[in-house]
Amino acid sequence: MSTASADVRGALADAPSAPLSREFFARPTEIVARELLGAWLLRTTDDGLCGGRIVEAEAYGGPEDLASHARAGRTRRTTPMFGPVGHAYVYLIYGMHECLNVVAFRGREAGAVLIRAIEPLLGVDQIRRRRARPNDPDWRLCSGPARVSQGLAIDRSLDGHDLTAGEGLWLAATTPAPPDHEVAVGTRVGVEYAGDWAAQHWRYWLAGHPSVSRRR
DNA sequence: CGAATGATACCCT
DNA sequence: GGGTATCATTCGG
Repeated sequence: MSTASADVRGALADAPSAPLSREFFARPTEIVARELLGAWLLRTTDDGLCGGRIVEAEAYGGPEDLASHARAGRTRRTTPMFGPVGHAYVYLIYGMHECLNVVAFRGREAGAVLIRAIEPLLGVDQIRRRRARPNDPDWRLCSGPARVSQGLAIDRSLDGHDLTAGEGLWLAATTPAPPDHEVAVGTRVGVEYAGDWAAQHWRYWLAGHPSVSRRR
C-alpha cells in the first residue's frame, strides 16, 4: 500500500481502495470504459494530492477502429496503445491540449479509454489554480478531456506511465459502482470522419451529472 | 464563431 | 525528404 493511497483513505470517508489492478484493464475497452465510471482518478504533485471521480469515458479500439489513433497501426505516438494494459497514453491535440487515456485490451492488438471528464473532489483549490478559467464552478473545472489534464497537471511526461503502481497518477475503485440505470451510452465525440465506426456506442457517462462535457 | 498552435500522417517528388 | 491538411479541444468575442 503506497503512502499516497493511505492519504486518500484518510482524506475521505467514502474511501477509494488500492490502485486498480492489471486484471481490471485486461478486458475489452468498452467494458473498461463503463467500469471506470465512478472510479477515482488520483494525482500527486509537488502541490500535494488531488483528484476526483470519473463521470465520462470513451472506448477506442485497435487498427480496425477508424476512430482510433491506432487506425494507422503502431507509430511513435501510439506505441503505448499497443503496450501493456493499465498504462497511460497521453497525446497532444490541436497543438495545445493534452488528453489522458488508459490502455486496455482490445482484440489482442491495441486499445485505450479516453477519460473525458471527472468531478473534482480532492485538492479542488490546486486544480482551480492550474485551469485557464479559475472562476468556473467546481463541477466545470474538469468537464472535458483537456480540462482533466490541465487541472490534474497531466502531460506527455506521463505517456506510458504505469497506472497500477499507485504513484504519481493512478485509479481507484469506488463501492458501490454506479448501477446501469445511472449510466448513459452514446456515440463518441468528434469522430464523424470515422464512417461506420462513428456510430459505435462507446461513450459512457453518468446520466445528468453536471461535470459531463457538453458540445458548444 | 473562429483563432490558437504543433505533432502527426500521408502524399508527393 | 519535404510540403501540408488534419486533429478524440478549449476559450474569448
